Amino acid sequence: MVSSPPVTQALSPSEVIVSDVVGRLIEFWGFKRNLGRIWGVLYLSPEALSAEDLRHVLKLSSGAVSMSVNELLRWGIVRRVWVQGERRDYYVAEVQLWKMISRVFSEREKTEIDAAIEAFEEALQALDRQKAQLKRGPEHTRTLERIDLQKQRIGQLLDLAKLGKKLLDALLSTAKVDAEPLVRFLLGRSQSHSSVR
Amino acid sequence: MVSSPPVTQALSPSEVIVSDVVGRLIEFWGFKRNLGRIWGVLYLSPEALSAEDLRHVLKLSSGAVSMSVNELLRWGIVRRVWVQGERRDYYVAEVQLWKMISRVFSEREKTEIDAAIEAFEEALQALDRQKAQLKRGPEHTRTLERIDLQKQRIGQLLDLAKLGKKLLDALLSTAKVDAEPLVRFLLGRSQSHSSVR
DNA sequence: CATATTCTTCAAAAGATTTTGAAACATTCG
DNA sequence: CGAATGTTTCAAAATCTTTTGAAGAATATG
Repeated sequence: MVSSPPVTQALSPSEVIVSDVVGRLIEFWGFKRNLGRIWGVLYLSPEALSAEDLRHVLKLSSGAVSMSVNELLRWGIVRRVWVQGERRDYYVAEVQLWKMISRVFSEREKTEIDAAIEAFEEALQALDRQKAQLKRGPEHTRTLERIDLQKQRIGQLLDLAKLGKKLLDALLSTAKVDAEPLVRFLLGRSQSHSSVR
Repeated sequence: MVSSPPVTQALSPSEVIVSDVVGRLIEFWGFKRNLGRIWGVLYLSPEALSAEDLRHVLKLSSGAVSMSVNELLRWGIVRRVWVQGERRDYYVAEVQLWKMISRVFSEREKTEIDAAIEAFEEALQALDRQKAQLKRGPEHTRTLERIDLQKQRIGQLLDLAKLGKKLLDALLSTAKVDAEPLVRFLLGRSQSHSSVR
């Protein structure tokens, strides 16, 4: 059997815009640009697309497509689908934006923030140890002051990190149940094109 | 006059931890790591430090210090101070964390999000034009369906972006007046080391 | 089982970003 | 002014990231 021709021609203007913007946005959020571009193309496609389609449409190498798609799969941002009697794999974008975002947030940002919190706590402990050592000998006013200032400042960082964590948790648990509450709370009513789910 | 010796010895364990963590965090947020490290060292220092101090403490070249410090100044995250009778410039960290963050957010994330919103709106318009063109000739059910799907999906992206913008605005206006309200709303009460301002 | 097709891997190439350090510039002091 | 000290700039070097493409693994087909 001859390999089936790519489903896709070229991108329409809107498709180019969207995939590029999503590419940039996602790059801003610390992912590779092509992950965003691929997701964008899939998101706007009525049909599932094959790796080869993506390769043509976005002018990427086979390796790049394979690796990118797998990364997207790992993040649960794209799904693999089977197409009746086709040999190759096809892919579709996860379209539930909110679900997508919360998944990424809970893996990435949460990890990062937890690490920071731990580190700050460790730093505070280190300072306490230093302080304890110092007590035995006198005449260290200077150093003592320094230590106290640092404890205070690191304390602030710690508080901030905890605040971030709480905020994130609030967002995430919101996401789990249903997007609406917080959304509604923040938006007031604005004309929406369709509810964000 | 002989150049005054660097104020600083080596970093204490806590200082290393903090400057490294802040370095990583800030890198995660899309800045250069050294910006975070410099800020971290300044933040924990009771005295203002000179460029040379930073150079020694963090093992950076003079050029790197100069450029980094200037970038931090541009972001309003570090301030230059004059020290009585000293020739060189000295620097201190902005210690009002919340102020700092909101400044960065309102310049960076806001720009990015506004650009995305514009782009999505443009994409929607492009689709409308396409649709209008199509109307004149019949027999385009397929294409029409495609366009409508895309309008719907881009609409969701747009809504999401707008939601993000609102959230950001809420955070920022919160920041301007006083950190507490939204913070309190989200946090319930938690034990704090010192209020985050 | 031999072949055809698709997917994955990975070393090397390309590309992007960051850092260095020496030269140019600026400022202060005597 | 001229020397001394400090700062900025910027091309080149070093480093880090991403992409490529060919080789190999995996899987389906006849």
